[in-house]
Amino acid sequence: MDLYGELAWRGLVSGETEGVREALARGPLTGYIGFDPSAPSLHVGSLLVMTALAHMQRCGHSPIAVVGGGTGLIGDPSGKTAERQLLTAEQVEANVQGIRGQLSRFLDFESASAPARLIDNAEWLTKLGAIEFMRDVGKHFSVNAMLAKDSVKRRIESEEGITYTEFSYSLLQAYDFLVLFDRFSCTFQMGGSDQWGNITAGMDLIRRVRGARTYGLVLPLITTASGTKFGKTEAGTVWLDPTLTKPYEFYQFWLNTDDRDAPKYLKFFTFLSRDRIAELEAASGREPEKRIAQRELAREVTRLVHGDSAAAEAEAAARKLFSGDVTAMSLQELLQVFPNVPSSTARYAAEGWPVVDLLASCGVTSSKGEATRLIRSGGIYVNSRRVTDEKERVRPEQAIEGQLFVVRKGKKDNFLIRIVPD
RNA sequence: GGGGAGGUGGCGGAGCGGUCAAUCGCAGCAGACUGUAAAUCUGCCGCCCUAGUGGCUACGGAGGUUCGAACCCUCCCCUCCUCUCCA
Repeated sequence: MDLYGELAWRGLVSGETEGVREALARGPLTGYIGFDPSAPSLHVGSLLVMTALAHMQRCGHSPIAVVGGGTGLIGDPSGKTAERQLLTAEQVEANVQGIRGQLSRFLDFESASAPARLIDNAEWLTKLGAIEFMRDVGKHFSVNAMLAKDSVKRRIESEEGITYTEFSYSLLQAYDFLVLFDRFSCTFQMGGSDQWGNITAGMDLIRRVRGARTYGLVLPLITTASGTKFGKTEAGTVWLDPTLTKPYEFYQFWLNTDDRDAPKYLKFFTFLSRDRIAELEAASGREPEKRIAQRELAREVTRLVHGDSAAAEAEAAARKLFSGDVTAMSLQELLQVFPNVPSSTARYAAEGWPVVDLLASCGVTSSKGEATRLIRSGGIYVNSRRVTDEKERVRPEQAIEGQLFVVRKGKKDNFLIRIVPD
């Protein structure tokens, strides 16, 4: 299938420049997407853009993932000392490495026909001098035109205004596109819908200095049916890095998707076929309580990001922990699940631990006060038994096979606490 | 640089000498109902404890006035608006 058609039925086309469809149909081309390395890991929000890159490659085009090691350095100009900038450069470098690993699951860097590439724009941006930049890039931009861009116009009309740095940021990204055009004949750029202005700026630059036509396509902003931010849980951002967000938590995030969002997310984040998704949607409509679409979504996305075995383990862990009575499970079963689930340890104490202390010190709650509150409102379970008295003690003999507690907070957050010798 | 406005809990935004750990809205958490969904309703939503007309830390920072300050004074830091003229 051609890329445009693929993206279109999935609802991934939020905006496109003229001729994109035809250009993509005409034959393989090289396209790129930029990633911001400001965090040590990408998060589920970045997934949409990652799948877009993967679709590109699947449809025979060569994808380039550009990590913004250069643009990232000027992205946040507020109050940075020279020293911090150096640190930031190192961090960015580390982040780039992490991101490469995450992207590699989605891209094939070894493909003979359409190999993927990962490049850091610091490679050329940090070498670009101000004078050179102004002469070679700046002179091709009309401030009048820049001011007319929605993103800029909105900021200029707003209370906060816009700084010179931010105003000129799009020129740097435009320059990226030019560099990629020169080096790899890259003629296509995708990005989130917020990237529209930056993408067209690059296209304009290439047209002016090389006389070539290029194309852009932007993806929609992900929304949730209930109007909350996509990609956040109680614990914060849902990261792709398994040490930051355990595969089990990752799986749970997707499993808890709103019914109304599930079909949309299946199209966005999985590579399942149109028929398969329609089937899942229909099944969900018939028996929503079975959460068929959510289960498939969670399984697929966890597989894509963490691999088959991690996904299977996460799924198994979820099934076990939500099966009802965890005390019916053997220690061995629970220990299998252990590395996947948020967990902690408690030093053995013959006399036990006050529940509130245990909850706070193991990180189930952020303070004793919160633990007390949760118990009072009936939201804490130890080994499937609701704790009703905040003064209660949890005793080691209550542990499963003397070693493990399964603490549940609310309806869906499980923690494992293992007793270790004093 | 001159002039103006302002910095309060995750965010927005009240408060303008005591009854303020701070109205309210959003977000968040829990409970009920369910399907580990949504909506709705209820409760909670700085930290500590012996859980109370308890202790501690907080309203940009540092001092000061006062029996008492988020609220008044001084200095400092930061943010935003504005600066041809007229209105």
